[in-house]
Amino acid sequence: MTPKAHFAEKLRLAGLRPTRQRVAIAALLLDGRHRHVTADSLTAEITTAGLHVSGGTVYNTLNQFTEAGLLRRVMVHNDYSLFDTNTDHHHHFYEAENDQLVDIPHDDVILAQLPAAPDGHEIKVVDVVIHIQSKDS
Amino acid sequence: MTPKAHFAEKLRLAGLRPTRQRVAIAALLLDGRHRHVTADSLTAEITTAGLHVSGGTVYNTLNQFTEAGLLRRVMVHNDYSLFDTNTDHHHHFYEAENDQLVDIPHDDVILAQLPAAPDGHEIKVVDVVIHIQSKDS
DNA sequence: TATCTAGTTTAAAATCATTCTAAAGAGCCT
DNA sequence: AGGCTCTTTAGAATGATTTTAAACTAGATA
Repeated sequence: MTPKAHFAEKLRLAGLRPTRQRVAIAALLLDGRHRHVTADSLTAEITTAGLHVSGGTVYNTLNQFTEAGLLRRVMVHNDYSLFDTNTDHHHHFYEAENDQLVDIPHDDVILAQLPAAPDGHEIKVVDVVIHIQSKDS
Repeated sequence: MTPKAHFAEKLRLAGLRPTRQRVAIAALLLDGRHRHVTADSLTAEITTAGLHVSGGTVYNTLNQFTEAGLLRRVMVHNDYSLFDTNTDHHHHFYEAENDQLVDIPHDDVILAQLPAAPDGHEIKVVDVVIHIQSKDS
C-alpha cells in the first residue's frame, strides 16, 4: 500500500472523505511522531513540503481531525489552539515563560479516586496540565 | 470597617491601588462567593449594580486580580477567558455541550505520584479538568 | 468514460475577544 | 493645594478563527 493510500484509508475509517488536502495533512501529522502543532506551524510545514492549503482549510482540517479523534486539543492558554498528535492518555507540563509544552510520560501522574461524574453524565477525558516555572523567577 | 474600606485594604495588600473601579469589581467578585465569571458576565453584573466600567478596564482588572492571586484563570476552551473566584486548590468538571463548568470538591481528586518538574523548574499549579458528556450522546 | 451531486476548498471578508492608544482623570505623598 | 505617577476611558487596532459564495472534486451512477 502506498503511503498516500494508507492515509486515505485512515481518513475513510475516521469518516472523512480523503481529499488531496486532508491526505497531505494526515501524512504530515499522523505518521506516528508525537508532537504539538498550531495552525501556523502546520501551515509552515505544508509550505516547506512544497504544497499549498488555504488557511480556512488548515483550521477546518485541524478541527475535523480533532473531532474524529485523530488529534487532541490541548488547553494551556487563550492565545491560539495547540494540537497534540499523540492521542494516547497522557498529560503535560506547561512553562508559560516560553510557551513550552512538554509531554509527561503516561504513568508519571496517577490519579487515585476520581470523582463520580454528575448524574446522567460520563467522563470523556481527564486533562492534567502542570504549570511550571524556573526556580529563580 | 465599611465594606468599601475592606476591599480597598484587600487591594492594597495585593499591591493594587484601590481605585473606584477596582474596589467596585472587588466588591462583586471577592466577597467569598465561589463562582465563574467572564469579562462579559462581569460587565453585565456591573451594569446591573448601576455602575459603569469601561471594557478595557474590566479586562485589565481581571488580569491584574489574576496576577495578584485574587482570581484564578480556568482553561477549558479557546473561546473566551473564564475566571474562578475560588483560588483554593480544586479542580473542574467541564461539559462542552452547554459550556458548563462545575467545581469538584477539593478532596475528590487525589493525585498520587506527581512527576518531578524538569531540571531547574518547580511546579506552580496543577490544573485538572475532567470533560464530561451526557450518557445518551 | 461522461455525468451528477454532495461535500470541499478557496481567497477574501467578517467576527469577536482582547489589547493598545493617547488623552483625560484620580490616588496619594509632601 | 500642587504635582507626579498610575488609571481609566472610548475608540481604534490586533490577530486567531470562522464564514462566505463561488469554483472544484471525490465517488457514485449510468
